[in-house]
Amino acid sequence: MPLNRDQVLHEAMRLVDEDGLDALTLRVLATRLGVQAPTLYWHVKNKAALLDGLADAIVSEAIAAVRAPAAGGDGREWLLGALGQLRAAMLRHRDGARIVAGARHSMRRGDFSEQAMATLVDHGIDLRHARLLVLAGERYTVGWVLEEQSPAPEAPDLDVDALRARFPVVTRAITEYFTGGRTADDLYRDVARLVLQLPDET
Amino acid sequence: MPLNRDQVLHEAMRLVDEDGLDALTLRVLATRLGVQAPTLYWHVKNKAALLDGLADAIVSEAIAAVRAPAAGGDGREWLLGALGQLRAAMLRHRDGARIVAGARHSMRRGDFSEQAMATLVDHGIDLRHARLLVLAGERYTVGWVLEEQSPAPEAPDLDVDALRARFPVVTRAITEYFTGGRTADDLYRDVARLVLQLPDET
DNA sequence: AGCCTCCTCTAACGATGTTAGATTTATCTT
DNA sequence: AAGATAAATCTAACATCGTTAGAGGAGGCT
Repeated sequence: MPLNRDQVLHEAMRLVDEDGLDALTLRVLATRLGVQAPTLYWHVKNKAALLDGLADAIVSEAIAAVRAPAAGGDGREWLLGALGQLRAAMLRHRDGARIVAGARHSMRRGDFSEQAMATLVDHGIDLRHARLLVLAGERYTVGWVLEEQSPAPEAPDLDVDALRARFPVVTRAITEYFTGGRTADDLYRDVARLVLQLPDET
Repeated sequence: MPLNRDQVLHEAMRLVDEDGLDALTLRVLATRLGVQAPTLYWHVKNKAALLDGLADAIVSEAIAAVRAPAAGGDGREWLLGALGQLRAAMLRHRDGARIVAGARHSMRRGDFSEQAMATLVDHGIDLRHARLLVLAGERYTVGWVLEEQSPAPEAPDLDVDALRARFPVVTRAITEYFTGGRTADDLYRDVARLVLQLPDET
């Protein structure tokens, strides 16, 4: 049974999940598939195309996880949930946001936008406002997870005191927020509610 | 007169502006400076450090361009302007958003956040809300320009009709928005106002 | 003169994406 | 069954990249 494009993508995703995006090399991917590197070019046009495939897979997970909108609810509440699923799908895979943000041609990403906008319009939100909401929510979410997944600055060259001195307001806000028992998930949701003009929960 | 770290960064920025981030190679950068590639390692620790330096330079441009907050105005109006300057600084340089988003250690970026939050707090916005606003505004802006600068999908493999069929609501919203005479700058500002909970201008 | 720091050089290593072209393996036709 | 055609994989190599090792020149200081 010869190799398959789906198997290539599946193994590429496994490799990324285990060792990160920078470890995704055509040679090691080929080795894990019991094959030589140039063989992959039969199943995939490019490395860029391979990455596009991974992005599509991640967004597809998000799309599959969004539930149908509640009958009477507000479309924006539904969008909040959908964006949460997008974030969850990216977080589920190592460097997921980098993959999605770097994809050049991702049809699935367009599908996500289309479904979101159609749902909002269906809930009575006018076309222009729906577009603004979806654009804001999507780009905010990708930008958020991009930083959320960026490796912690391994540099201990700057101690905490120096940071407190240089960024007093920011550090104070951070400690105050998290000492209230809130988590990173809460922070994402709070900002997302703000972006979507939903009432604050706290 | 020996080479200088500032000269290295300056020439690197020029190279990026002309030919894009992917063309920034230590070898061609060295050639443009009349020097051999390994020499650069005397002035810069890494290529990553070089990129961090470029990110710092871009954000510094934005910081230098933000005007002092108006006396009686709302802090959020000021933040809108500051974010606009951040976007302008990134747009001024080719792949500017990629550079800023990819920077691992950018102190200037922290400075921007600090100044923004301090200004908001100074205008009477409470600490937690200020943090949410700044986080939302920054990550939205970077995410926005990231897509704004991503090269137009050179693929003519999908014609316009296919796109209209697959994304009817999105395409309808796009054409409707821009036939009103609005520009891409307007779109950014409209969404930014929404993110910052400012009243719609239209 | 000798020494030391700053700065640049040559030479090379290992890794990566990618291409060219031969070669095997599977499928289909007659 | 035999031969032809397509599908899938192979070997070999290229160009380029970031990076390191280590030698050496230029200039000031003791």
